[in-house]
Amino acid sequence: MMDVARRAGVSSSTVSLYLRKPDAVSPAASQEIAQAIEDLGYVPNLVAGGLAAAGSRVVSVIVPSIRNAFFAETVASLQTELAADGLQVMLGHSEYSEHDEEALIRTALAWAPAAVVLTGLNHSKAARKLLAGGGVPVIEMWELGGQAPIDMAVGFSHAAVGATAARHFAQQGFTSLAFLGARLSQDRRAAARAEGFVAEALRLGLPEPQILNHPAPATAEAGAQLLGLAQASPSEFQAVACSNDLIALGVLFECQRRGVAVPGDLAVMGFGDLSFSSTSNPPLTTIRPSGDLIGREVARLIKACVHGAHPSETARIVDTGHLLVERKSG
Amino acid sequence: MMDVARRAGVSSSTVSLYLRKPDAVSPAASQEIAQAIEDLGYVPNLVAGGLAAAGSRVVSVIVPSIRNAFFAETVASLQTELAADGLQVMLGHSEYSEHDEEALIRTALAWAPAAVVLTGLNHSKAARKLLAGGGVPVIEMWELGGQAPIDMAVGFSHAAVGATAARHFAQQGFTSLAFLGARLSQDRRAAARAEGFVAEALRLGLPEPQILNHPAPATAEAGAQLLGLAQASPSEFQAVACSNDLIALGVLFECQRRGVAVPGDLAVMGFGDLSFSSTSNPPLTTIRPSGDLIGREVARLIKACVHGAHPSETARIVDTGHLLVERKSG
DNA sequence: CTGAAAGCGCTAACAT
DNA sequence: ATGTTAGCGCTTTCAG
Repeated sequence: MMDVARRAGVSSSTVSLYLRKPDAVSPAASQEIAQAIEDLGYVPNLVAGGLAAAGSRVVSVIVPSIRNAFFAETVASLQTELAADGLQVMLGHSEYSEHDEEALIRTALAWAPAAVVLTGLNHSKAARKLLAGGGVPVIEMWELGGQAPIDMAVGFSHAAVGATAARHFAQQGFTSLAFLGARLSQDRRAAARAEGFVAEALRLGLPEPQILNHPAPATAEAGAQLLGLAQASPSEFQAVACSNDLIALGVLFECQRRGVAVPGDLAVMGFGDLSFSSTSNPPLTTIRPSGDLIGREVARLIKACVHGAHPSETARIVDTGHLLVERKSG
Repeated sequence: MMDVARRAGVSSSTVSLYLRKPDAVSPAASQEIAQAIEDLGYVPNLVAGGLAAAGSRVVSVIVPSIRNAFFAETVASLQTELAADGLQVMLGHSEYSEHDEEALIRTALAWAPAAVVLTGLNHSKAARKLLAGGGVPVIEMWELGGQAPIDMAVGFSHAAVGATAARHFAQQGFTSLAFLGARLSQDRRAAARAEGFVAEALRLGLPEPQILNHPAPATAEAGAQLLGLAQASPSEFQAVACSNDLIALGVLFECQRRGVAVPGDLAVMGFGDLSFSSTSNPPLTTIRPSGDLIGREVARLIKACVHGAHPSETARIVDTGHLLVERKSG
C-alpha cells in the first residue's frame, strides 16, 4: 500500500480512504491511485485490514453437512448474497456432532467474524456461552420453535411440517400412517418433523403413526430398505411421510420393484422438493422448505448488522414457512 | 493475550509460545497459562496472528457450484482433513463464470491464504497471472490433461471417462450412440467427457455419436427432456451416455413413462455414482470419479506445503482416475 | 481533501 | 525456558 501511495504521489492513508470511500478523494488523486494500483497489481491485505478495523469481513457458517442438498442450497445463496457486499464465507461442517460444532465455533470466533451462522437451535452449553459472550451477531437457521435463539434466527417449524403432512393424509381419509426417517437420533430437525407428524395425527383422532428409523444417512438406499420394513410390518400402511425426498425416492423405487402402486396401494410424501422430485414416477408430493430463501434472509440480517443497523427485537426472528407441493404420489 | 499473561504471571510471548508449541514451555508455566485462559475464556485472535506471521491458516476453495454433489463431496472431505490441522476453509462459488472466478480469486488472495484451491484448468488470463505471481500454493482439482496446471493438480482426465463409456458400449455391440449433456458450453469438463466419448467411438470405427445438449443445469428434469429429444430423432439410439447421474435418472424416469425398456431397448450410462444410482430401476451403470479421494489428496498436498515440504515435481500432479461401475442399465 | 501518528493483537528473532 | 523488542499492513482519529 505504501508502494501504491508513493507511486501515486500521495500518502498511504489517502490510498486507504480511496479504497473504502472513493468519493471522499479528489478525482485527480483517484486517477493517480487507480493507475498505481493497476500498475503494481496491488491486492489489499484483508488480514491487516481486519486487524486494524477490529473486525474482519468474514462470516462463519457452520452446517451439519455440506453434502446435504438443503444446506448446500442455503450456503450457495448466502455466499452469493454476501459476496456482493464483499463478505467472505468461511465454512465448517459438524457432521451432526455438538462437540465438533463447539470446536468449529471456537475457531470461527478466533477470526473475529462479522457474524456467525449456525444450523439449528441446539448447541452445547459451552458453545452458547462462547457465543453469548462475544459481541458477534449470531444467526441460527433452519429451525424455529422449541427454544429461544441465542440472538437471531431464520427458519421454520419442523413440527409444523410434520403436522402439515399428517393433515394432508388425514384429509384423504388415510388412517394407517407411518413416518420414515434416517438418523433421527442425530438429526433433531428430522426428529421434530416426525414428532409433529405423530402429534397431529393423534390430535385428529387417528391411530398413532409408527416411526421407522434407519441408522444410516438419509439416502435412496435407506428409503428402499425402510419401505421393506414398512411392508413387512403386520399392519400395512396406507401412507408414509418421509423425512427427506431422497428417502421418498428410495421408497418409490422399492414400491416399483414390489409392484405396490403409488399412490393406489400406498401414498408417499417427501420433504425438500429436490431437483428430481417433480419428474419421478409418479411425481413426488412433498413439502418445500426454501433453502435459498433462508440463505437470502440470513444474508439480509447479516448485512443489516454489518451496516450498524442492529435489527429490532421484532425483526430478529424470521419465519420462512413451508409449502405443500401436491403432486401425484399421495 | 496480555491479560492472560498477566494473570499467569508470565510474559505475553510465553503465552504465544504455549499456544503454538506447548512442549517448549515449562510445565509449571503451562499450568498457570492454561488456568488463566480457562478463567478468562480467552480466544486467540487469528487475524492478528495471521498478520504477524505473514500468512494465515486459511485455505480458499473456489468451486463452480456448491449445489453440485460432486464438489460438495470434495469440499466436505477437504474441510474435514484440513480442520484436523487447524486450517480453515473459505468457500466461493463461481457459477461457471470465469469472470466471477477471477473476482473470487482476487478476494481469496487478499486473505494471504495458506493455499488456494481451484476447480478445473481453465481460468482467465488475469487470474493465472495473479496466481502465478503470488507465492501462494495453488491446486487445481477435478481435471487433468488438456493444459498444464498453474502449480499443482489433483484430478482425472474427463476425455478418458468419455472414452471408457464409448468402449463399454462398443463391447456390447452397440453402434448407434448418443451423449446427453447439460450446459456443455459452460461446463468444460462435461464437454471434455462428450468429446472423449465421440473420439473413442470414431476410433473404434463406429458411426459418430450425436451430442444432445440441454441449456439448463444438469437435473433429472433436463435428462427427461433430453430423452424425449433422443427418441424423437429419426435414428433412434441404442445407447446413451449421460454427463451426470442426475441426467441419467431423468432418462430412466422418462423411459419408464414411454415404455422403453432399459437396457433392452436402450442402454443408459451415467457419471458420478451418486447416492441413488445403486438403487434406481434398473440400478444405474455409471462411472465413479471419487470426489472424496480428490478432497483428501488436495488436503495432503496442502498440508505438505504448510509444513514447508514443497512437493517434488513428480508429486505435483496426482491422477485419481475413474472407475466403471457396471450395474444393470447398460 | 489530505497527511501524520498511533495502534489493532499477535509472532519471531534475539537476548537473557 | 522466558522476556524484550520490533514490526506485520492497514485503519482511524485528528490536524492542517
